[in-house]
Amino acid sequence: MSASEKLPTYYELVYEVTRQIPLGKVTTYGAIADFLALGSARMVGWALNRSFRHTENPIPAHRVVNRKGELSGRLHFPHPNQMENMLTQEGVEIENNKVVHFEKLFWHPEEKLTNPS
DNA sequence: TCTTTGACGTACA
DNA sequence: GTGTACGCCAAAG
Repeated sequence: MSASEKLPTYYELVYEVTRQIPLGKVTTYGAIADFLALGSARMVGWALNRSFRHTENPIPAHRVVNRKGELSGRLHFPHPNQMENMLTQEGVEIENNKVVHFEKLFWHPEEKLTNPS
Protein backbone atom coordinates (compact mmCIF):
# COMPACT_ATOMS: atom_id res chain seq x y z
CA MET A 1 0.00 0.00 0.00
CA SER A 2 1.35 3.31 -0.95
CA ALA A 3 1.68 5.94 1.67
CA SER A 4 -0.10 8.24 -0.75
CA GLU A 5 -3.20 6.13 -0.28
CA LYS A 6 -5.56 8.33 1.62
CA LEU A 7 -8.45 7.40 3.80
CA PRO A 8 -11.96 7.13 2.41
CA THR A 9 -13.01 10.45 1.11
CA TYR A 10 -16.26 12.22 0.73
CA TYR A 11 -17.44 10.54 -2.39
CA GLU A 12 -16.36 7.07 -1.33
CA LEU A 13 -18.88 7.29 1.46
CA VAL A 14 -21.50 8.15 -1.09
CA TYR A 15 -20.51 5.17 -3.18
CA GLU A 16 -20.97 2.85 -0.27
CA VAL A 17 -24.41 4.10 0.55
CA THR A 18 -25.43 4.10 -3.07
CA ARG A 19 -24.43 0.49 -3.43
CA GLN A 20 -26.68 -0.37 -0.52
CA ILE A 21 -29.74 0.79 -2.37
CA PRO A 22 -31.92 -2.28 -2.85
CA LEU A 23 -32.85 -3.25 -6.35
CA GLY A 24 -36.13 -1.73 -7.36
CA LYS A 25 -35.76 1.08 -4.85
CA VAL A 26 -34.63 4.66 -5.17
CA THR A 27 -33.34 7.38 -2.93
CA THR A 28 -32.46 11.03 -3.16
CA TYR A 29 -29.31 13.08 -3.04
CA GLY A 30 -30.59 14.93 -0.02
CA ALA A 31 -31.28 11.72 1.87
CA ILE A 32 -27.76 10.48 1.34
CA ALA A 33 -26.30 13.85 2.13
CA ASP A 34 -28.29 14.10 5.30
CA PHE A 35 -27.47 10.59 6.33
CA LEU A 36 -23.77 11.16 5.85
CA ALA A 37 -24.14 14.60 7.36
CA LEU A 38 -22.52 16.04 4.29
CA GLY A 39 -24.83 18.99 4.64
CA SER A 40 -25.15 19.41 0.95
CA ALA A 41 -26.86 17.29 -1.65
CA ARG A 42 -24.56 18.71 -4.28
CA MET A 43 -21.70 16.68 -2.92
CA VAL A 44 -23.64 13.53 -3.57
CA GLY A 45 -24.35 14.36 -7.18
CA TRP A 46 -20.84 15.50 -7.68
CA ALA A 47 -19.52 12.31 -6.15
CA LEU A 48 -21.76 10.13 -8.25
CA ASN A 49 -20.49 11.81 -11.36
CA ARG A 50 -17.05 10.66 -10.32
CA SER A 51 -18.49 7.22 -9.66
CA PHE A 52 -17.84 6.20 -13.24
CA ARG A 53 -14.16 6.19 -12.41
CA HIS A 54 -14.90 3.38 -10.02
CA THR A 55 -16.36 1.18 -12.69
CA GLU A 56 -14.63 -1.72 -10.98
CA ASN A 57 -17.46 -1.50 -8.49
CA PRO A 58 -20.81 -1.02 -10.18
CA ILE A 59 -22.55 1.90 -8.59
CA PRO A 60 -26.30 2.01 -9.11
CA ALA A 61 -26.29 5.73 -9.56
CA HIS A 62 -29.46 5.37 -11.56
CA ARG A 63 -31.25 4.65 -8.29
CA VAL A 64 -30.46 8.11 -7.02
CA VAL A 65 -32.86 10.83 -7.99
CA ASN A 66 -33.56 14.34 -6.87
CA ARG A 67 -36.07 15.50 -4.31
CA LYS A 68 -38.92 15.44 -6.79
CA GLY A 69 -38.11 11.93 -7.93
CA GLU A 70 -36.90 13.20 -11.27
CA LEU A 71 -34.07 11.48 -13.08
CA SER A 72 -32.01 14.60 -13.04
CA GLY A 73 -28.81 12.73 -13.75
CA ARG A 74 -29.94 10.77 -16.75
CA LEU A 75 -28.13 13.12 -19.08
CA HIS A 76 -24.87 12.24 -17.44
CA PHE A 77 -25.10 8.56 -18.20
CA PRO A 78 -23.34 7.01 -21.19
CA HIS A 79 -26.76 7.03 -22.79
CA PRO A 80 -29.49 9.38 -21.61
CA ASN A 81 -32.02 6.58 -21.66
CA GLN A 82 -29.88 4.22 -19.68
CA MET A 83 -31.02 5.51 -16.32
CA GLU A 84 -34.67 5.21 -17.17
CA ASN A 85 -34.08 1.92 -18.87
CA MET A 86 -32.30 0.40 -15.89
CA LEU A 87 -34.89 1.56 -13.43
CA THR A 88 -37.68 0.21 -15.56
CA GLN A 89 -35.75 -3.01 -15.87
CA GLU A 90 -35.62 -3.23 -12.10
CA GLY A 91 -39.33 -2.73 -11.81
CA VAL A 92 -39.36 1.00 -11.20
CA GLU A 93 -41.92 2.71 -13.34
CA ILE A 94 -40.75 5.88 -14.97
CA GLU A 95 -43.01 8.44 -16.48
CA ASN A 96 -42.07 11.82 -17.79
CA ASN A 97 -38.55 11.31 -16.46
CA LYS A 98 -39.95 10.87 -12.99
CA VAL A 99 -40.30 7.90 -10.68
CA VAL A 100 -43.85 6.65 -10.35
CA HIS A 101 -44.87 6.02 -6.75
CA PHE A 102 -41.64 7.70 -5.78
CA GLU A 103 -42.54 7.87 -2.11
CA LYS A 104 -43.42 4.21 -2.15
CA LEU A 105 -40.12 3.20 -3.68
CA PHE A 106 -38.12 5.61 -1.60
CA TRP A 107 -35.34 3.95 0.33
CA HIS A 108 -34.00 5.46 3.50
CA PRO A 109 -30.22 5.20 3.92
CA GLU A 110 -30.69 4.34 7.55
CA GLU A 111 -32.11 1.02 6.48
CA LYS A 112 -28.60 0.16 5.51
CA LEU A 113 -27.86 -0.15 9.19
CA THR A 114 -30.44 -2.88 9.47
CA ASN A 115 -28.27 -5.03 7.30
CA PRO A 116 -25.95 -7.12 9.52
CA SER A 117 -22.35 -7.24 8.36
C1' DT B 1 -4.25 30.70 -4.41
C1' DC B 2 -8.43 32.20 -6.51
C1' DT B 3 -12.25 31.32 -9.45
C1' DT B 4 -15.71 28.52 -11.46
C1' DT B 5 -18.49 24.63 -11.58
C1' DG B 6 -21.75 21.16 -9.91
C1' DA B 7 -26.38 14.39 -11.20
C1' DC B 8 -29.34 19.61 -5.17
C1' DG B 9 -32.32 21.80 -1.76
C1' DT B 10 -34.51 25.41 0.64
C1' DA B 11 -36.28 30.07 1.05
C1' DC B 12 -38.55 33.90 -0.66
C1' DA B 13 -41.25 37.13 -4.02
C1' DG C 1 -46.90 26.81 -9.30
C1' DT C 2 -42.93 29.44 -11.26
C1' DG C 3 -38.60 32.09 -11.17
C1' DT C 4 -34.67 33.92 -8.72
C1' DA C 5 -31.14 33.77 -5.16
C1' DC C 6 -28.26 31.60 -1.89
C1' DG C 7 -25.93 27.86 0.63
C1' DC C 8 -23.41 23.64 0.73
C1' DC C 9 -18.18 22.12 0.25
C1' DA C 10 -14.96 19.70 -2.64
C1' DA C 11 -12.32 19.26 -7.14
C1' DA C 12 -10.44 20.95 -11.46
C1' DG C 13 -8.29 24.62 -14.14
